[in-house]
Amino acid sequence: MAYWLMKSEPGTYSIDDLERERSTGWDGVRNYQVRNMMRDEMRKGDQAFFYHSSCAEPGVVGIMTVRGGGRPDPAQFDPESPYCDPKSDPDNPTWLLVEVAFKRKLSRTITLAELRGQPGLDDFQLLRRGNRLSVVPVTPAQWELILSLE
DNA sequence: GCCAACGTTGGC
DNA sequence: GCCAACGTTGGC
Repeated sequence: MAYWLMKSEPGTYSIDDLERERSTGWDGVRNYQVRNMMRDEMRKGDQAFFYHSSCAEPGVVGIMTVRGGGRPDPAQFDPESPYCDPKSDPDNPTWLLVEVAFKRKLSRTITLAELRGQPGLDDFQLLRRGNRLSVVPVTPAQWELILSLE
């Protein structure tokens, strides 16, 4: 079982939205590296941190479970969607999503500021300069360390 | 709102 | 294949 961190802007989709819906298709990923990770590495039963980005207090806010591997993201074929991609071939869709389920909210936000400078997180991909991937892998040691801060 | 970092596009 | 221009992400 692998661990992940998945970013979402709370103004677009927050941990409260996921708690209400219990599960969702993690749509809108339009980055090839992330797509390949979803296709090749994310598996049912994996655990993921829910991370709020581009907001007043960026940080880890909850935990979810990966429900299923990549399937085509319907938004790429929806002309009304901001995620529509006219270049994607319906017979061979470019973009995938994974299904995720709500597990729990953290009792508090573990902020980005807190994660920075934390001994043991030197190699955490989220903290690397210029990192913009919306899904990043988390090692078991990093997972435990971050949870211990709660 | 600013800006650094990075990805994508498209001319050549 | 190179690279400049442009778009997006996301912290601050």
